[in-house]
Amino acid sequence: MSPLEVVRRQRRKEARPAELAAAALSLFIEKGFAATRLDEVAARAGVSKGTLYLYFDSKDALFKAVIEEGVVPLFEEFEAKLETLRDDPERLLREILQGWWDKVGSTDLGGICKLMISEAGNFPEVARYHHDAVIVRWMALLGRAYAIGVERGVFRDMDVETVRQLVFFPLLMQAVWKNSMSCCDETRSLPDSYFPTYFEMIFRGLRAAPVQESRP
Amino acid sequence: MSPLEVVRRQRRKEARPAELAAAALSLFIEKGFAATRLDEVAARAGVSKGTLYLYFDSKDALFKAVIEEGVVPLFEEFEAKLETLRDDPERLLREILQGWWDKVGSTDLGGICKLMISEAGNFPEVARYHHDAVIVRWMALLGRAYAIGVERGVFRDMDVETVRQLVFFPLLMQAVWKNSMSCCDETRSLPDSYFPTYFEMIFRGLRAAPVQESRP
DNA sequence: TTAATAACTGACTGGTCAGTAATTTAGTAA
DNA sequence: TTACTAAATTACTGACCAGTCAGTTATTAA
Repeated sequence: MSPLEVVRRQRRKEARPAELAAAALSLFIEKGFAATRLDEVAARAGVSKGTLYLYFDSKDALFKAVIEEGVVPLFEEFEAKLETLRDDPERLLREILQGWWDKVGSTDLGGICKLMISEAGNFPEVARYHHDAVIVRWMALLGRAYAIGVERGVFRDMDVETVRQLVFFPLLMQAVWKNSMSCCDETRSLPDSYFPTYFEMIFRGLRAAPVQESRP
Repeated sequence: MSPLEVVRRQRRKEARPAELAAAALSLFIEKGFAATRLDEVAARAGVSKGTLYLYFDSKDALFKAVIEEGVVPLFEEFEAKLETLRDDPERLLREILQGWWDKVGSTDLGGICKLMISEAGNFPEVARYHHDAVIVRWMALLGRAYAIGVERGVFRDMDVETVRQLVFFPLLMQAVWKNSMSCCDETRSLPDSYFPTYFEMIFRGLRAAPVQESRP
């Protein structure tokens, strides 16, 4: 009838898995794993449920794929900074944290954090994989950036575990919040002053010497 | 047969609702709302599913009850502090934050945070209720404690919204983490140095004057 | 054009679980 | 003891949905 009708039954073998994974990710975040219907995932990806099963063995396999693909090797980039910015620990930490927000926290990948927190109990093995492959690695990176600062006498020497949590959790929580409470909290976009204030707070807490009030 | 068998079919009308709500809360946190079976909730509370329906109209009603009862009026206590500690803003903030951890974050109530984050998308009206009745109120309290410090010249003047997030999110995330990633992160108990380090970091960031290096 | 293949579809099935109703038993008062 | 009431249980039903499969259509090779 309608000549402008969307083309049905395209054959696009290559694109399907990524499209299905993206659809699944967004629905898992919105509704949770258990409450997400595979018919819905398929519909959002523009295919039928049967097609979904051509690419993924089961609902669990789909979940696993969504998490594991989202892990992307962003780490190389971050870890490279460790080498190039060894001489300026404060800038190193700032760029790592800002980088995480720009590349993960503020993007779709940020939703994976919320998803993993929600579903860890139901997928212990996926949670463990994600924990070892992402969380531990990321926290180690933060810890090393901080340790470099301590070595150089730029940062005070405190409990590493505690420090990296205090530094990172505000950003992480921000990402989680964004993907769950958006219905309540209107227009969850950060004010321009957010990062300046954030870094000012963090670094005042970390710096070994009190801020110079430049009195010559 | 077994003479020591647990007594079946006790009549304990008064205790049932609280026991069922507690069982439901723990299961909702572990498995999520959708993945939790009412038979299981009933079993954990030591009754049958039919009994559950004597006290709660539906699964949704059970969820709502769990959230709303958990809201408890802890606020009176916290808000009272605002009056009694007006003269020492730093101590005021410290006691409010420590109080939240002792009374909420480290207890079962902390699980409600994780639960609400996970299920907000599926229960917008409950999420809104919780947002207005708990989150907004709590954040306002924190904001006022900070504002008092600014008025007195003890704290630097920054964006209130940003500051209260930076101050509170580490604790909140800690509570959420505890209730989801416990399977991976072994023995999630905070080191003794956690709160001293936390407060030291926070207050260095907030204080208007640099730390006195006591040079007479 | 036609035949062969591979991507895709959607109706169907079997198991699961929220919610119900008939029945049993505990507690109580006469 | 007995009769009564209400708490609790058990067996059931109907909707829903993960996963399957027989059939359909797009694409390519001959």
